[in-house]
Order: sequence, then structure tokens, then C-alpha cells
Amino acid sequence: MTEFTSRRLEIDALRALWAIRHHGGITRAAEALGLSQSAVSHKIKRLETSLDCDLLSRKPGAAMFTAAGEDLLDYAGRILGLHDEALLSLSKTSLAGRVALGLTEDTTCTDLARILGRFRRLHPNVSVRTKVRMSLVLRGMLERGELDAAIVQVFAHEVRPTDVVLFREALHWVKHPDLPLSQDGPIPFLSFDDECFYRRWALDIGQDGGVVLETVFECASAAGIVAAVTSGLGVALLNGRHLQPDMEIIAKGLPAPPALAYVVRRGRKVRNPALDTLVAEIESEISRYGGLALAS
Amino acid sequence: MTEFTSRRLEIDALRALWAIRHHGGITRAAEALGLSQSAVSHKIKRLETSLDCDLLSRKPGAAMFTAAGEDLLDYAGRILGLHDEALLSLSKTSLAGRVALGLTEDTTCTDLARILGRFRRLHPNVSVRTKVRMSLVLRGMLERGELDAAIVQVFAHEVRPTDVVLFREALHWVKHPDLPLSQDGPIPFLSFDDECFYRRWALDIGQDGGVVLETVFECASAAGIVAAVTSGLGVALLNGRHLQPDMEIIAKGLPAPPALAYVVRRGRKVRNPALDTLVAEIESEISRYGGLALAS
DNA sequence: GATTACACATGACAAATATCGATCAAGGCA
DNA sequence: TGCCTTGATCGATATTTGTCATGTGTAATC
Repeated sequence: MTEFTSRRLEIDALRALWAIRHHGGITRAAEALGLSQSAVSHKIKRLETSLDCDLLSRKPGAAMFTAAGEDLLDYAGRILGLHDEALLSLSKTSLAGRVALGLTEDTTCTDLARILGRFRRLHPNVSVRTKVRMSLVLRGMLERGELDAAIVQVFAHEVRPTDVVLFREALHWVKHPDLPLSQDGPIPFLSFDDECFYRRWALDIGQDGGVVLETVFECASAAGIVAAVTSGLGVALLNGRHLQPDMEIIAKGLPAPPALAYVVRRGRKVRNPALDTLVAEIESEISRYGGLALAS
Repeated sequence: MTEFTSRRLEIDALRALWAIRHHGGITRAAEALGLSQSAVSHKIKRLETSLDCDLLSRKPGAAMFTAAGEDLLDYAGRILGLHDEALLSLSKTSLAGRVALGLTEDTTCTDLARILGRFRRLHPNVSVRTKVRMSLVLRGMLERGELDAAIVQVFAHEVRPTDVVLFREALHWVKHPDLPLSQDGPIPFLSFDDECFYRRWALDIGQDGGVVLETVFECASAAGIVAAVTSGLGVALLNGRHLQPDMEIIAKGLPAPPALAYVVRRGRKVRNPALDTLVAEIESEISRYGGLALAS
């Protein structure tokens, strides 16, 4: 009979497992969950003992999860989804209204999609309209009242008290190791398109520091920039996610790039209960996992 | 921040909620779960505190669950389904083979349907073929090796050590209050059809006790018998589930009806790992909830 | 209207279990 | 090699969870 009490999956343990996958490691997961590393380690251990099988491989080089771990991870995702939806549904208040939401392309394939889907399900009377644009464009639309809120990239020092920070990110100057940087001549710059707001920073600051950047390549997608960097076309500003092994971070000679943050920024509209709820759900998800996970 | 740790649904608590619905009350649920009544009461209380809303109405006469309770119950069912499936999937052993299973009509709409569905999903390489027949027929098929196992109704004293008891049931002689029972003449008997094994008991025992039963009505479905009893056509043998307010249980004048049990009875086949697993899953479900629930 | 039976709530306490901080072991990397 | 990061482990607390004993409210019975 004790067999059955021991064979029970704790919600918290499943969430820990999930966080380990999301954050790539026990220590980081613990941090995100607001627990100590040993607590998370123990949680997984208990889970493994109660299931009598290994979930993490603990072998360096190999994948982090065993087959059983991956298997359980799949169930964990579904169980947690239902669990969180159950929690929300108990506090729902038959919401109705409209929400016009702006997103950057980067964030569409993160947890946000999941949250938005759930929000639709829980509040069928709220019409959510989303627009995907670049951060600068979204900010303009916010200003003009065309959006109720948007998820935009901003400089870390520009984060407003009313913004909800999803995650922070560092920018790096990168180049291919083989590309020499001459001190005098203009530096070849690989740039996102015109509306990319840190491209503007690069061109402005560049002038202050006496460094001259010459845009030799312009591409709207990160993939294009990455390809251009690895083929040695020039230097670029990339965030940590896009760093590749064959890229070299330029430590000196260029002004230190600013830190970035992805935030939920609200428009000027006075009252919008549906938006309040949506933002609250995003916030809750963030504090539960210590930030949103990016698509891997 | 502590708000989020407190807002967490324990699997055990959800199972308790589910058991309360299944067994119709905290005390019975506690018994089924192998816990004390106060433990279950506490569990629900904690759940309510953490959710900050009432789940059980505690008002006599009213429904047992509040709206929020019903809401959560729905999620609980789905979460527990996933949870249990996750547990099973981790111990699955890529089963293959064939199982020929017999069922009585009564049991098709119980938890068994759910268990069979899950079994199919978890073991797609096992072909499960089910046949719905009356208990006596199923027993014959078991004898002849046409079935690997069957869920049949048997007299409680005929339960074999190898049988897995799903639940037990009492039979009652019932009649309409207005129907007089003459001591001398034959008693009008409302019977299931010929293959109903306790109809045979009724006719046999009837003769021993000097009581003469005359079958005045024959119908394969319980609903038909119920209708016949309430219209005063005669007496019948019915199980507790089919008792109605306007029926009178006949305490004397007729031999005490035997107790019944629904059991999983296996056929003679030597080895069948797929069947072993299926029976094990049914057993596990039983001990988890203290018996299978009937359709309400 | 007292009484009994029943189902549930509640409080105190004991046992189990989770968490933390500190420490330890192992691998990756300069 | 020595440093640094990551995760395992240990002992000490803190929290959770169950049980027992008891209290409360409701209905049925005399």
C-alpha cells in the first residue's frame, strides 16, 4: 500500500525538472525557482527514487536527460500546463474586452505563445489582436495609442518602473577570428535593418568614440547577421543567444555595448481589465520560473 | 513571492477531491484512500486556503461541491489522468501481444473504459479485443479458452483466490409497496433473461424453501426490471444500485439473497504479459481508490 | 424535546519530509 | 597543475502532513 503513496509525482518536482530543461542545469534552475541548488538536486533525486529510474544522465558530454527523463518531461509539460490553467481558471472573472498586443519576432516563439493561447482559452470573450513588428515600430504604435501593450526590446537603462521585465540580455561586439580590425579605417558593420534600435546606437556612439562604422551589410533577420559574421564580412552587435563557437567577442577598441531588456510596456489607455489580467499572468509566469524561456 | 509557492495544487489533494466525488463524501473517500477522515478533511481545507475559495459547500441539501469545486474537479480529473499515465509510461516495457477481454454490460460504463483507453494508448502494439456478454456466457467463454480474462459477476462465496475483486454488491428482493405477497400461491417473479446466473439461483433456491416463483416477466436490461417492479408487476432480485425510493425491500418470506462480487477472472492461458500488465493496472487503480467507481 | 447517529470540522501533537548552508568530489579549462 | 563551475551529500532546522481526540451541526427516532 505504501507503494502508491511513494509513486506520486509532486507538482513542484515536475516544475523543477521543467526548469532544469529550460535553464539548462540544476544550479540555474534553482536560481530561477528561488530555491537553493541542493533543494533542486534533492527534488530530482526524490523523483528518481520514487520512480526507481534515472532522469538526469549526469554524464558530461551526453545529453542532460535520460530517455526516461525526456519522457517524463513531456508529461510534466502537459501536467503543469493543466495545473497552471486550473489555478488561473479559479481566479478568472469572466473577462471581456479587447487587447491589442505588439510583439517582436524574437518573442513569438517563446513561452509567450503558450501564455497567449491559454489566455484565449480562459477568456474567450476577450479578443486578443497581436501585431509582430520591430521594437522601434512597436514603441511608435504604443505612443500613438494603436496598441494597448507591447513586448519590446529596450536598453536596460531605459526600463521604466511600469515596465515588466521578461529577461535581460547582453549585447556583444563580435567578429570572425580571421577578420583583422584596422585601427584607422572604417570598421565594416553588419547591421539589422533601419528600424533596429541598437543599430542606431551603434552608429551614434560610434561617432562619439571616434570610431567610424561603415554599414556593409543589412539584414532583418538574426540568422543573416550570424552568417555574415561567420563568413568574416565584418563586425556585428549580437546578443548572447546568437553567439557561436567560431565567433570572437571584441573586448576592446569599440565602446562597450549597452545591456538590453525585453519588457512588457503598456500604452497610455486608462483602464483595461483584460490587459491587466494578461500582464498579471505573464508576470506570474515570470516569477514562477524566474524569467521567460526563449525557444531553444 | 510566497504567493506562488502557496498557489500549488497537490496531486494528493486533487485525488482526495476526486475521491470525494466518486464516493460521495469525505468519510467514504478517506476510507477508500486509506486515510483517516480528518486527514482528508484537512487536505481539502488546505486546498481551499491555498486557493482562497470554497470547494465544498457544506450546506445540507445543496450540492456537495461549489461551482469552483466542480470547476477544479474537472481539471483534477484531467491532471490525475495525465499524472497516472505518466507513472505508467515510465514503467512500460514496450508490450506487444493480444488480449481478449470479456465485459458485462454493467461494467462498460465504469472506470474500466478509461483504463482500457489508457492501456491502448500506452501499449499500441497490444491488440485488445473486448466482448460484452452476460456473466454466465463469459464464464463459458473463459472455460473454452475463447477469452484471456473477463470481468464477471459471481456469488461472493464463489470468488477464487486468483480473482481480482472490483467491488462487492448486495442483492435484494424488492417489490412495489402495494403488491401483496400471498403465502400460498406462486410469487410473480420479474427476471433477467435466461442467462442471468442469479435468476437460476432464484429458481433453484426458491424450490428448496418451499416458495414457488413464477416468472411473469423477462427482460435483459435492468431498466426494464426496475420499471416492472415499480409498476407492481411482481418481485425481483436487484442490486443496491438499482434501488428506488418507491421500492420495498422484502425482508422475510423469501430466502436471503446471496452477495455478489464483480471480479476480473483470468482464463487458463499459461503466459500473457500484456494481460498481466492490464490486470496489474486495474488492480493498481482499485487500490488507489479503494474500488472501482460505477457510472453514476 | 431529548437522544442517538452520522458526517464533518478543529486543535494538539508526532512523524515524515523539505529546505538550507556548508562541504565535498569531479570535470573542464587556462 | 590550480582554478572554477556544477552537482552530490550531510547535518540542522522548518515545514508539512497525518492521527487521535474532541467539538459542532443536522437529521432521524423515541
